[in-house]
Amino acid sequence: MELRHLRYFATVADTCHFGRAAERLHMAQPALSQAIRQLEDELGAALFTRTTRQVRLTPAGEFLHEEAKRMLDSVEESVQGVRRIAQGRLGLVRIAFTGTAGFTHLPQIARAVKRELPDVALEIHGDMLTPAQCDGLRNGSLDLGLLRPPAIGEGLSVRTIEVEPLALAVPSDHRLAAEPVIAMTDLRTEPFILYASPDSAVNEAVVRSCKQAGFLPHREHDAPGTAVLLALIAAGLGVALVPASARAMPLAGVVFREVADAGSVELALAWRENRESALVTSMLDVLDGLFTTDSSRPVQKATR
Amino acid sequence: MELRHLRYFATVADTCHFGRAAERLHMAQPALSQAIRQLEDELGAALFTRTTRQVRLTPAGEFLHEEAKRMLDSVEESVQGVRRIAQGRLGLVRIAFTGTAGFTHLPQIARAVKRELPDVALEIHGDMLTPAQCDGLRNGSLDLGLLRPPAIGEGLSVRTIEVEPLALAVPSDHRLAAEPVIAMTDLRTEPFILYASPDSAVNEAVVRSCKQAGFLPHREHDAPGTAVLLALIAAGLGVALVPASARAMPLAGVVFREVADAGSVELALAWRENRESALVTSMLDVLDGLFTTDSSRPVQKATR
DNA sequence: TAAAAATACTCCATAGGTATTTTAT
DNA sequence: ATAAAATACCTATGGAGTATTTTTA
Repeated sequence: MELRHLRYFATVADTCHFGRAAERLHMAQPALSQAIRQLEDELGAALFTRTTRQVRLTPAGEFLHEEAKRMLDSVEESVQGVRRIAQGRLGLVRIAFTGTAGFTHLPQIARAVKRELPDVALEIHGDMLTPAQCDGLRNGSLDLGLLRPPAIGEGLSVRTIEVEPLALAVPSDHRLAAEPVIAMTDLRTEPFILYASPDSAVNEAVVRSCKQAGFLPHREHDAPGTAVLLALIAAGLGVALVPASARAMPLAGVVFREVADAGSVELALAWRENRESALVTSMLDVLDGLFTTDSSRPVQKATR
Repeated sequence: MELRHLRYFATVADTCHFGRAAERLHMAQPALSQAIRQLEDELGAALFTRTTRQVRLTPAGEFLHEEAKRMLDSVEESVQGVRRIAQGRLGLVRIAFTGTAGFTHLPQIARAVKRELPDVALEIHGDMLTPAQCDGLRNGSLDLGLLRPPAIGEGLSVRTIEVEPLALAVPSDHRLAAEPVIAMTDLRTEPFILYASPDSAVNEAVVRSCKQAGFLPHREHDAPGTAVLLALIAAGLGVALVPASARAMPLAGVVFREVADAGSVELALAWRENRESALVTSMLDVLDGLFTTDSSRPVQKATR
């Protein structure tokens, strides 16, 4: 038995008329009669009682009619499913975010994906540092990462989606909070709070900025993440240069200020470079529409 | 797409090896490769990532693998269903019983059907008089009836399954209750209780028996059914000749006695005579095993 | 280099077409 | 008498076979 038989049978059962059914199937009536006969032979069951004037379903035919409709629908659904999976419009994406990106970019991304790829589910892995994301991508437990280059390693593709300036975070009663313009040299004597992770891209950018201004930051405290870091600042234990997106995480007692000559850190998408998955590709398409990657517009666009 | 494609695909997906799969399908490897390629083309989706050393399912392939297994199972189930319906081993039989047959025969029949045709459901229509059953059979609302011939009419097939002698039902304090042997003539002066229905086969048999004994019964009361009839006897309002199966319905104050020269009534199966349904046929087979129809053994066999 | 999938080609089985017959109303 | 399904017969597509090539681990 083939689907052909079920398609033919369903049509004859719908019309109860071999001639009409054949027409609907764009075929000749004898071929249809033969196919139905063949099906009946294989099943060992009469499906129709036919006279030249009347075709009626037998009980077995009635049953098969229901089943055939169900099965043909099911086939059609499966085909659609396969197509959508192959086009990357159906499936699960395991996506990771660094601490700060989780606050600013995750909502945008989640919203855009829900709108443009409604059948793609996101499995969010929040607050993952860059090295952990790289590991996850490489061992296949992650599909996409929002991380801070350049310490990526082999086997991963990277696309920078944003260059964020470093902003100064100080206690609200700090002397610099009142200054109209702040330069890196103003920070020469300040106690710095840095990230605890060994090869933090932010730390590197901070140290690089300080060096360019002619000093090394006084590393007063380490924080395991941005939340703790800001809390330490609110407590008056020091200042920090953080990615501008940290502003999305307001905390009483902390003020953010621009620093004219501070450096910047990149935020990038990363994924396995081999065996490009259609899901990741379509995700990248959507995210490309969300973030402008050319250097002329380093800040994110508003959602369309 | 044809079921062939799904069968082939499922086998390749199971083995992840075209050569092995082809072997399992009793076909050559190139034909299999071609069929899978054809499926992929039609779906517009890669189902496998293949190198000469390794065949692996893509996400779309993984999805289709599940779906294909489900669908092929479903096809197999439907085929079995069709076969069993065509063999009369699956379905619903609407079966009717006359008042007394409901008590004695329904349990046996239900038990036998449950044992021999476990997937046949019975829709019981109890306490239906013969004419009502004939109507139901003719208009298609019944499939099988247990009724009392001969008033059947055209278009129905009948098979007598039992000839029941008429038994005498008398109040337990009645003079005949103590007699060792009873003959029809003993009833000449008794007040009779008969069935109310106009052409009751039992009434006819009773009247015939009385006539043969040389008298007409004194029709004292009419009862709409056996239960009421026995109640009237218990109340001392008269006597009655009832089918022996009424003994299955014992009632305090009523005694059943054999009458040597009383007549008998038939109990028969009836069904539509055209368009013999497989279900009815298989039911008749089962019931034939339950009741002996040849005249040498007019009483029912014990269940095997 | 060896195992396995893809390609090239060939063939025949059969799906489906046309012409005609049968049948029931 | 006629509509409609069945039958008879034919054709050609394409499914499956054999032989060979390509590929990568």
